[in-house]
Amino acid sequence: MSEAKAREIKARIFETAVRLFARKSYGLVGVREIAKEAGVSISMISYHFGGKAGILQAIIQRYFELFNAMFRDAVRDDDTFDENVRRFIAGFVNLIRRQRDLSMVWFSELNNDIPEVHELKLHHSRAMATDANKLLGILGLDFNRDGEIINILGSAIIHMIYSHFISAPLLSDSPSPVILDDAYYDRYVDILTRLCLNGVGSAVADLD
Amino acid sequence: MSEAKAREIKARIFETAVRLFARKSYGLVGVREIAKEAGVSISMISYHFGGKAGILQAIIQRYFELFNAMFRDAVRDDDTFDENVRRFIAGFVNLIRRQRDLSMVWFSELNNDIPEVHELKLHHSRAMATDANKLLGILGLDFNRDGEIINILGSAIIHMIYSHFISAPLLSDSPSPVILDDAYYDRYVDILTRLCLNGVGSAVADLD
Amino acid sequence: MSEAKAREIKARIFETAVRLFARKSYGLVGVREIAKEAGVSISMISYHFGGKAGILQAIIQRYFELFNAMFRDAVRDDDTFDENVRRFIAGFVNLIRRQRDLSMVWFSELNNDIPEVHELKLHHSRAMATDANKLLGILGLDFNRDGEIINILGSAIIHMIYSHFISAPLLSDSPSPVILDDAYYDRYVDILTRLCLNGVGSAVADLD
Amino acid sequence: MSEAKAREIKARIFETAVRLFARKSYGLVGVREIAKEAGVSISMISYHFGGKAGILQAIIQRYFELFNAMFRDAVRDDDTFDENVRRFIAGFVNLIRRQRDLSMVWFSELNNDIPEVHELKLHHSRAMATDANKLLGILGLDFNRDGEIINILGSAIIHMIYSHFISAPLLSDSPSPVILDDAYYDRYVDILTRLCLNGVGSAVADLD
DNA sequence: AATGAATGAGCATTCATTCAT
DNA sequence: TATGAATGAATGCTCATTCAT
Repeated sequence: MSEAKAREIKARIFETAVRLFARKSYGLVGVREIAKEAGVSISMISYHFGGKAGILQAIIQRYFELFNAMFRDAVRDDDTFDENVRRFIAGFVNLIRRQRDLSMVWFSELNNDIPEVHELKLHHSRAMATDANKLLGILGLDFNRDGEIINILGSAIIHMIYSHFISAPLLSDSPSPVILDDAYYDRYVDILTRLCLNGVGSAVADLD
Repeated sequence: MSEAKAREIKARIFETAVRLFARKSYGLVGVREIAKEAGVSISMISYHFGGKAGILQAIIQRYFELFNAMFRDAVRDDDTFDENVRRFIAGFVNLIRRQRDLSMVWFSELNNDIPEVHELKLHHSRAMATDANKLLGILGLDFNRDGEIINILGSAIIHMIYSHFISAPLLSDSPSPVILDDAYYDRYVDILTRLCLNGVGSAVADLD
Repeated sequence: MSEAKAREIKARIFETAVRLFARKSYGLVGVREIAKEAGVSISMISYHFGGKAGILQAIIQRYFELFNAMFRDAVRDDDTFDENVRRFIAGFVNLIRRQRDLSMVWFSELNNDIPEVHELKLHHSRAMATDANKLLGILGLDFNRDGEIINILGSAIIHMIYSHFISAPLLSDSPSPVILDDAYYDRYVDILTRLCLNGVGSAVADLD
Repeated sequence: MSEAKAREIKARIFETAVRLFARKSYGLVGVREIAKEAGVSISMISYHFGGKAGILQAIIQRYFELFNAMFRDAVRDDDTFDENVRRFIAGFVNLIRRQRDLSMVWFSELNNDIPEVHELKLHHSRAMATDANKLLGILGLDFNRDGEIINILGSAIIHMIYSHFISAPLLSDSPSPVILDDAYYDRYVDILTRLCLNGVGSAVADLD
């Protein structure tokens, strides 16, 4: 029965680390801080994750799993490209909303070169490129022939989706703060989908 | 004459820090490493920048200046929206290519909450939003009325442009590496411009 | 069992710091020096005392306890003022002899304004003033009425007692060094007691 | 004419150092702090005093001169012991009042073992002992015969006089703060003189 | 499974001083 | 005479990890 407690300790470390890494970046968070906030003893980190880097690996692994599950749900061979794009954007936005800190950690660490997670990031990135391949394949593109444009568009769309979640905290103390409810994210998905499919002119069409 | 040497030392610290922060993130780079790589003595960092955080502030400040200059050059009131978008994307891509590490540091630190640079980031972000306001204003948008959509589209376009520079290092050791020459970036600008203006379908139109 | 070792390490840090602070003052002693002389690793200082200032706080706290115990032993309500003064001086001299470095650290830091120990010093000083109040109360003084004279005399007597321990090291390499044995301190207590009770003339009465 | 400016800079460094050493102790004050507060450039300290220790030497030297002058004024061969004691105490109290920080620095550094000023302190202490010799000699004591008692009483009286100046800052935020005007110090001199000459009973005689 | 003590390398910063100008 | 740049050692403290219990 002590096994359940062990699992809970591991989970608490994981969640606390996700939260702190998301807010302060991997390099600026110490194991002491994680252990303290999680209410566990410091040695538990080495015990359960083999060290600080092990937590980051577990985080990226977890994000990988969630992204894949989302993608499998969203993209269907037997549907139109437009519908797939809409469902992908909606699914991705939903994933980031549900697992915001986890998603932000993954995104942040994209830029950093932490040796311990480099391989993992490569593996994940290639898998996501393959996914994008599949999505754009519906449009009639072929990775072998159009790899460049697929890479460009794939990355561009993913970053476009992320953009709000990075900018929002910076604009939160603006004079007219936006209310980030379900309705907002419905509009967000809608605007991005239009932008993807028909360009900026279409994205602002509502306003006319 | 010794003043010139001082300036050179300060510049060498700045450039080395930019390079290291870009590759390993602010939190994972120590002042020792910066000083060693720059070939100066450690105390020079506190002397010239007031501490490690001072370098980061100087970096963000510098990026701010370069971005503003680029924007002033690219966006003109007396031109069409389409041309302005194309010149903005081209100018931004060019800025990131010329000052890649500097740009990546700014982008990376967007996500982190380093107290010492928080105010600076806020100031910069608001100024960039104001810029985007101007750009989209040409399209007939008004920030007071359409602030939400301007924020969304502004962020989305900036992140879209950045996307390649974040993904490229991850895809560089792929089986068929892309040659990142001027021609590539011309195509990159072209694809993103089409995506912005007319959507994904237009972006891939060449292929047909 | 490892707990005993921990306690010993903590004690060794404490004692070494007391010795070094007494000889060189708090500000001129570094944690490295303490750790080295105590034969422990530097980090143990922060671990056990929370930092260099924590040692000083512990030192003052300890002195506080010893002084209070001495005072309770020496001063009795049911005895004459003269006897109480003699026992107080004897007890104080004895305390300083037994815990010389500890006593000197406390005395030295009286003059310095180290923020971390300011509150502690205030607390201690007030408590000692209260003690003096009690002692002089036997003489028929009342603090509310005679606070000023009690403060003056209380301080004067304490500093008088300390005076030898501050001057001695300076006179130790004089041509005719004094032998500081029990007999010497008996005479010391006697002289000071006479000085207190009957003035300088009485203090030198033996010589006639 | 620039010589006058140089002298002023040197004086400003001296005075600032005296003030800071008195409040925070020699070891906790840095040359940067002194230079900054004095409004001069750091290198001026090495230039004018040969280093931080040089300031302390100059301070002790200065105190030495003032103490000697005071003693020569106060103690007269052709007067009674009682009058000499009274004038010595009054003169000493007056010296400390006028040069409080200077006096406190000298007193504080009595306890510390700073190699650079050790010789100076020894020299000064012996000279003060010789002075006390002269004072107590009026009472019929002879240093060769009664050296021990002279040392004890000399130190005791000096520390007694200092006692108020050390305790006062600690008691300053008491519920009933004392007003430290000329009248107070007249009473202070009076009480100490009585204590010296006739003991504690005499010191409180006024109250009856 | 879990802890708290312990390590030693590393952190950013400040130290007093020197030196060319 | 006076300055500001520069040094390298030393400052107090925290780092991630290990280990005996």
